Amino acid sequence: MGITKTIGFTKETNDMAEVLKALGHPARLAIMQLLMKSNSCICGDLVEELPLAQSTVSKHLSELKKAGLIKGTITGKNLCYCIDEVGFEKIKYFFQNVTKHLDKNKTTLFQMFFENIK
Amino acid sequence: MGITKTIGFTKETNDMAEVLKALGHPARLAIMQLLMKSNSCICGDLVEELPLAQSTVSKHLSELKKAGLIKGTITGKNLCYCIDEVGFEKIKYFFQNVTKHLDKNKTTLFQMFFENIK
DNA sequence: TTCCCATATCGCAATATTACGATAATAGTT
DNA sequence: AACTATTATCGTAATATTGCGATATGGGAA
Repeated sequence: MGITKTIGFTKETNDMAEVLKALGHPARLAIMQLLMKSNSCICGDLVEELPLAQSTVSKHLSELKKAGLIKGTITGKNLCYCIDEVGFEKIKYFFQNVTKHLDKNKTTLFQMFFENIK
Repeated sequence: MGITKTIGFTKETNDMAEVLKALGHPARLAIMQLLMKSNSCICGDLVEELPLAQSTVSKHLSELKKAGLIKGTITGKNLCYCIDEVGFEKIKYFFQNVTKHLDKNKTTLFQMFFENIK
């Protein structure tokens, strides 16, 4: 088949899966990391930083945009990309559940993890 | 092509992407949520909870195992699955970076997100 | 307008993913 | 040993994903 079943799962689960799937690719993750490193938006030099053709980078950017993880705005002559909060909103619920699970099970490794988060 | 390029990215990025990719499917996400909800390991009734054939569930379980997100142990006569910390260890770095980014940019939505985490 | 630059889209080929039924393998039970 | 229940694997068909080159598109600059 190749088609992902979505019926029988909650909307939250499906939405969340979509965001995580968007993050689940080295190039897209690298893009997110580059956007995080730079204070302001990155304007186009992403192609130079990544080991991929321009058309491929462009496609990955549009997928991140579709998932609500980044925003692209035109400022004068440059197109600028920066992180969008919408996508992260979606996975909030999942990580809340992770936390609950940890609280119940007191897994130290996990707690270390969240300590680092803050 | 269909093949994901990994050369040119750091090992951390590639590892992380693999874990996030494993989570980026409704069925696998639902499995993780079911495992989190139950205090102990879930023993086999996963197939009944999911709208998928037994063979499909089994494959998803093996992919989660491969990603280090779950562990399967044989206890007496039943095979029990529970959450493994290894996978989450891998995405720790990514979320640390998210935090740094937030600290710098003071995005309130994001901060709400991490408040909920604790 | 014409040229140039940056980005997006198209078309394609190769490969991966998803799902299912059928079958195997494994372990406990009778 | 034979039977049963549970989980894994195989074979498969359909579809999705990835990546690239080529081409289009849109906005400044000349």
